Amino acid sequence: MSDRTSRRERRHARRREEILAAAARVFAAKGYRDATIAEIAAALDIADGTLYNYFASKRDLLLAILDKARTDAQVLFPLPDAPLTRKDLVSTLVSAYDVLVDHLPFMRTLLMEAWTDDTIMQHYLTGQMTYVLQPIATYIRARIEAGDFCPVDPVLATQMVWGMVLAPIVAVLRGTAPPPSAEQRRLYAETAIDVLLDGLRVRGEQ
Amino acid sequence: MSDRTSRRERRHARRREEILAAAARVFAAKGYRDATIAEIAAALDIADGTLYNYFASKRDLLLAILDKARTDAQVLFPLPDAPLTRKDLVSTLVSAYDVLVDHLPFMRTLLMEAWTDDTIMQHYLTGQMTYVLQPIATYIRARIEAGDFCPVDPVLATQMVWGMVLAPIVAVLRGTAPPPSAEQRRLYAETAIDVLLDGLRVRGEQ
Amino acid sequence: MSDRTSRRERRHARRREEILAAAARVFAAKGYRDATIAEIAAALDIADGTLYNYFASKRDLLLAILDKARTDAQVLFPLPDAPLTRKDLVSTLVSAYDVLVDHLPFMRTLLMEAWTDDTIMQHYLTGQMTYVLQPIATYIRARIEAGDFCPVDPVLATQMVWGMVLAPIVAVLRGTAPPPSAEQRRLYAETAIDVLLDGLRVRGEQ
Amino acid sequence: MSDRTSRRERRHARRREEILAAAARVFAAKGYRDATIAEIAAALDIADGTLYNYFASKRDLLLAILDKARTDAQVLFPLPDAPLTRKDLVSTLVSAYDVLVDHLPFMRTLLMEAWTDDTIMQHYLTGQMTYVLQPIATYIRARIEAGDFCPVDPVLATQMVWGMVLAPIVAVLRGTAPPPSAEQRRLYAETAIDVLLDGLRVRGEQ
DNA sequence: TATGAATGAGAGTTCATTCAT
DNA sequence: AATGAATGAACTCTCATTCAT
Repeated sequence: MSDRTSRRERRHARRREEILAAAARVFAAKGYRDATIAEIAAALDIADGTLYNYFASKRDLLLAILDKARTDAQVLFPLPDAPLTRKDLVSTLVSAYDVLVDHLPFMRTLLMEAWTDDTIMQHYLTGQMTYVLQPIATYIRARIEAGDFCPVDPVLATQMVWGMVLAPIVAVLRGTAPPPSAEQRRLYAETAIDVLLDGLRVRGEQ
Repeated sequence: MSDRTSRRERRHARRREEILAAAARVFAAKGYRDATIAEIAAALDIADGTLYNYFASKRDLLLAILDKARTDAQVLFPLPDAPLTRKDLVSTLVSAYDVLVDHLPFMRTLLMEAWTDDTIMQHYLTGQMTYVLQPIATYIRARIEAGDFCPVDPVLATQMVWGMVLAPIVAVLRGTAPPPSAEQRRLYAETAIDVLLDGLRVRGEQ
Repeated sequence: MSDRTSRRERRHARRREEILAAAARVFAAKGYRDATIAEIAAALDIADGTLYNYFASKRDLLLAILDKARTDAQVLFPLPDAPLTRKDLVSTLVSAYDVLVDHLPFMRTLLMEAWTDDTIMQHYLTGQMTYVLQPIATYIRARIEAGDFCPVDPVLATQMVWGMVLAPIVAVLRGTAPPPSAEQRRLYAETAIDVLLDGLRVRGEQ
Repeated sequence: MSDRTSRRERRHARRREEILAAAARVFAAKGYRDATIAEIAAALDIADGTLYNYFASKRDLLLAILDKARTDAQVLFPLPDAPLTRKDLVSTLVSAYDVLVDHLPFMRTLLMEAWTDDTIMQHYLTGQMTYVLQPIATYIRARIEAGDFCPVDPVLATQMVWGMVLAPIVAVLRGTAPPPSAEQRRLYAETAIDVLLDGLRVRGEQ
């Protein structure tokens, strides 16, 4: 009996995931407000009402998506301890790319809703970004104190790293460009770190 | 008579601008879809129907806002000819900041809608960004050819500049942080350019 | 002063007529409900509000049109005394055609509104039709009693005359055909009467 | 399962018909423009929104009614081949009466909208009328050529038949008189044909 | 008197949500 | 559990009417 029950539970959980994935795709494509329950149900080839056996409301569906976005990100991120080498920095960024790209509809939905809803921003996004950015900020601060780096505002510098990292995949996040290959992701990460460290100008006795 | 007419016209134009500004604020705060005509009208303390004496539809209101965002941007941007000095680059970015900050609700609305609607992106935003980014891209390409810059992909580098520039004012564009002062804007611009050129690492006997 | 006053009154009355005529045209073309005050005002090149200096409401405008339709009809109809000759019958019908065609927009508006609104039908139309049809009915009844006519229901026969008369100008009343010439009107009237009297079948020793 | 589906389908179709019938009644009584969705829904004792599960728009509802009017007419009309006897002519007209009376709200709606909208006239009505009138026109033309009939314009004569046929039931079509009994319909048809053939005047020395 | 901007009731329509089957 | 018809609140938009200028 517990067998039967747990099979049912697994089935239920699996269905929930399918619905979540489909909803994330629709939300990502049209935005939460413009997406309709009917559309999501149609994408799954189920009835509108069936959705409500898995989620209490449209808003609930959104929150589940945001939650999944956050959780998946947490699971995948390595948490490097400072101090970081260039290699560490690059691999942190590559991981961030991987997470973003592997859960694209979820991440797109999250970004979109966080843009206008500050509660969502605080609750679902800020923490995650801190995850990635904190080590970098710590690293920058340490190097400045050590005299290796110019005395810029470390918060500002960190924001700019974040900007450099996201810029090349904005089109991807918007859904108008295909996800970058593993090589491209590495290239983006390395370029961002290299620019951060040494800029574009050729070093030397010039 | 023409006096009366032109006074009326001026009054009409003024009213239109007021409505546009209020609508931009509401759209910026909630997003086009979540904003209601009733809300915009309430913000102006006029009847819902009055809006329709100035704009044919809610969509029309949006398009007028996007158009104003584009037009204002065009008017304000200097068009520097390459080659650029560091000073030119910085002042280009400062101008971009000025435009963004001075027309915040319009720019927020534009960014938001462009995110999900590619037609809007192409029509209203891509051109403007090109305006700012083209000179930078040209500059980078020229310096690479001259051997002054490392041989990075100039498109990628330009995207990253854009990312560095926008990153510090994302909270401002979202409406959760106050606009930066003139000094801050200059600091952001200089930091972005300095990082771009030389990175954070201290030169010399490193 | 009375001169000035009466000139103003004449001016006012003239304006009223112009508005009535324009409104009748618009009502005839689109129907009362689909026609808008703005449209009528535009046709006259005056402001919407100006209309309300002449008519209290849109409904009032309609009633004035209906009234004019009725009054004009009354003025123009000859009121023949029975018994009628064939010639009398024909000229009665020709007169009816003349009235309908000469006040086409007014008559179209009347017919249209009377179709759905029985109050209007009773008040503005039934009386007029009786005007034309009564003599014919009386005539038919008299001839039946005299043994000249077959013993049909005189009311039914009268209705059929009315049908025969209107049928050829339905397209005109709908506004999709040009008004018939004087010759055509006479032809219609004569044909109707001839059919009524003798039918189409050739007389003789058949 | 197909059982369940087809039951649902039948239920859906039945509901559609109910809505159509109710809408036709309301449209017939007030006219398309003056009728409201709320009114139709109230007549059915359903919510406004429910209507939209069956018809995409108010206009759609109208078009479905017009279509049904046309289709029903087509199904019921006999298609007599010329040459026609008096009996054929009469039974054609009786059929026409039957169709009109049996689908009164639909026919009323059709007539009303066709009056102002020529597209509807052409698309939904002209064809049907041709159905009834064509044989009569053909018949008249043939008899004229054979010398049996006076040389009138056959088109005009046909229009007049149509007028004679409709005249007695105009009040019915308007909804202000009850539908005629079968005997009355036959009487109307016979009277119309008799008048057409021989007129009212008693024949010579018969 | 003429104007046309302002008004707001009322229309058609959408869609998240419920619930009988 | 799955269904999808029913619901009705909420939204956009229209337009007859008013009124300050």
